[in-house]
Amino acid sequence: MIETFSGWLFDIYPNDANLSIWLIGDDGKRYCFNQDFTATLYAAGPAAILRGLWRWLKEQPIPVRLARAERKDVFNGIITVLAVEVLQPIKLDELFRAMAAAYPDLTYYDADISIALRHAAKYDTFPLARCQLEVRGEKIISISALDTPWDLEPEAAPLRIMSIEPDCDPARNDPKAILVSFGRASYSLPFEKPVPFLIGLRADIRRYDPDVILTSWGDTWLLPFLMKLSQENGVSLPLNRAESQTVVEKKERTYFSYGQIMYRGQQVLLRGRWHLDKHNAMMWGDYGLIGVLEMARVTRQPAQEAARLSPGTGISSMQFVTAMQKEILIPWHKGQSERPKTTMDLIRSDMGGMVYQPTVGLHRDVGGIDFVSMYPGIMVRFNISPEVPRAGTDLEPGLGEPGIIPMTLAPILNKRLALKSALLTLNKYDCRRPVYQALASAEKWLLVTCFGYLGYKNARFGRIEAHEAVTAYGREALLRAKEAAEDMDYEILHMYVDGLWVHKEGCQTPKDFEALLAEVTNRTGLPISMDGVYRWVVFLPSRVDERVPVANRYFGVFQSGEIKVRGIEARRRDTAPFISETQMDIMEILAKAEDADGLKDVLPKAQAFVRKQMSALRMMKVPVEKLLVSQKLSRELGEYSTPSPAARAVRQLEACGKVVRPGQRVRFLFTLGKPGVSAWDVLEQPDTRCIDVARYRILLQRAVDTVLDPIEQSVNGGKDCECLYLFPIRKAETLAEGGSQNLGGHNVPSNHIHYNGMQGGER
DNA sequence: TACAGTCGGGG
DNA sequence: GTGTACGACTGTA
Repeated sequence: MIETFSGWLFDIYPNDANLSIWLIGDDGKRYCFNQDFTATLYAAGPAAILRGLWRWLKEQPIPVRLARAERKDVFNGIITVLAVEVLQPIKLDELFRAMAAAYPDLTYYDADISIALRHAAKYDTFPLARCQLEVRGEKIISISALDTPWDLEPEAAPLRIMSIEPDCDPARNDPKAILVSFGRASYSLPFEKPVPFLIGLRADIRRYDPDVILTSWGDTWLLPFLMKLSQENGVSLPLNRAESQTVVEKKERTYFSYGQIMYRGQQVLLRGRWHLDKHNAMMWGDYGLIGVLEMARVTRQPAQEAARLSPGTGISSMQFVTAMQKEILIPWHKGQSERPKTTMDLIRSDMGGMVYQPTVGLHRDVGGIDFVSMYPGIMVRFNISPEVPRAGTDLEPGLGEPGIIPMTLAPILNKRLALKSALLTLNKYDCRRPVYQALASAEKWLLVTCFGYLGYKNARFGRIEAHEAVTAYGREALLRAKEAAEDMDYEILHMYVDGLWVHKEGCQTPKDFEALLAEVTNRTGLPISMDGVYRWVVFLPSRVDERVPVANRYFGVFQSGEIKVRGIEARRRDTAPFISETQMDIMEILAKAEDADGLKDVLPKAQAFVRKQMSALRMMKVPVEKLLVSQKLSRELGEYSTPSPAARAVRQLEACGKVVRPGQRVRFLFTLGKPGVSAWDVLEQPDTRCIDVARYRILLQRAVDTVLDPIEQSVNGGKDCECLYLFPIRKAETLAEGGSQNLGGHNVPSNHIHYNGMQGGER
């Protein structure tokens, strides 16, 4: 007998025979079905070796179906491959490892793609997709998704969330109890007596049966602790909803990404439930649970993974799904190797000549305008993808069908644009506003990463020519925007990669820049938007040599009163909160001025506030946590030639048995005497008398000066800016020769919002 | 003063 | 998802 179910797809993982599929039914019940599923990988190489592999596979205990097939390789076109269909998905990794070891010279494809992504590619499913299932017994006969990741307001799944956290930070203290809350219940469970504690917790998990276990430090401390306690006392805990499955523990890792060292703590993954650790989720801080769910939907990564996605994984996952659906092979090791570069490196070096030196000082009547997702927009608009042949010049679209990259990006871009325009129509207090903002931020993050991957040697779908085509058009677009602005009598104050700051006397509302935006879009074919109109903005000079402007240190206030800050102390994560908060508060006071002329009236207030903060510091009336500095450990302790303050703090931690891995942050105070720092995570009661107040005063003064010096000079000088200098600042020449083969007459059709008519979710 | 270590940026 | 840019700035010797 066949039954039909509908609901939200919750979890997919391989079991011993096939796949386990969890569904949150429309009737509120949680179902676990299974589904037959096979996973195919491909091998290419000399026919003789492939025949050897064929015979070898036939002798293996893992059942496979073998076939010859024709598939498209991104770099070599259509090739003949041996398709190896593994009938038990759980055996895929084991078989592939053995195969690659026995036949190391073959080229392998689709070998290391997770089962979840394969399922997504085959059935167009994703976490929390609305699904319809036909089921016989417990076996799924058919499954189809009823919605797509691109809907702005998906029907929310009725997730049951249980929050569990220790009563203190386990890095600093020994927790004595856990705080549990779910539904309306909220209480503390001491674990002094483990057996009653475990029995109580078990009863609650069984009773409430949460879908999501939301923890603080659950990956690094709480769940490992609970599992150990459970084992030692012989009291089982149903952390997994599928109690026969084992909890998956992933080890910590330190790795490089985007030129930075990164650390990912160990992870504890559940089956049939999700474990989400607030303190170990990369996306968590910025976007919250909504962001995690959005990441899961669009990247099609299981929610527990999506919460901890590292840069590149999300966009790579999406590319893989597109490639599988288009039957394009996914290389196991990327075929080409290029000189290593990273995203911003490429933006910087390729755009090197492009960045204007800003005109230092205070400016009024300034419009800040940005291309919207410039590089992704270019990739979609000009069909730039590793497998798509380029036309004659970089400024023409690639030839033929849309490639993997544009196909992957177009729906994200369209969704982001749709969210942005929806946001414009929502009033200030609409409850959808924060949701849409979280979604737009999540999409933005994916888009930002994608461009870097095109020029990144280890990306499977990277290709340097494609990357160069993108930057070439980026330069061209910025140049055209500059020309449009100058033709319309705006003064260019600054340009940076994909944004411009333009000034014209009396231009004080977005309307005053509308014609310019339209003209730029018209000339470039790329959507451009108003970041905002500034009441005033200050571009800062270099601290080392104040005659030199720096591209990326500025602050200002929009007409709305909103403050925009880049590059200065308040933006840095190694600035003590007391310092950044004071700097921001000063700007809040300055933002009370209606316009630049009003600054002279608020300046005394700002100065009085500074005196107040200085005296608070002198008297140590500042909460000690506000003086904490947090820095990332960049290497192993032994590798420091002159140990940084952070390294010296870590030395103290190690002395009491605590380990800090490269990529992890360490918190410390500046203290008197040697070694000048005091690690926060070893302190019981910090002694405020030891704090190096003088040092904090210097830091504070510095941050104050960054903001107030230019304002004071401008107010005292009466004029706007150039008064700082004895001679005029030379604006750097834009565009090094050769950067653009100027295709003067080349006409770009205008396309404001939609990209090549490609809509998300339509196939 | 020279050199070593850390950060932002993208949005 | 797995390899390290660049320039600005700060801290240390």
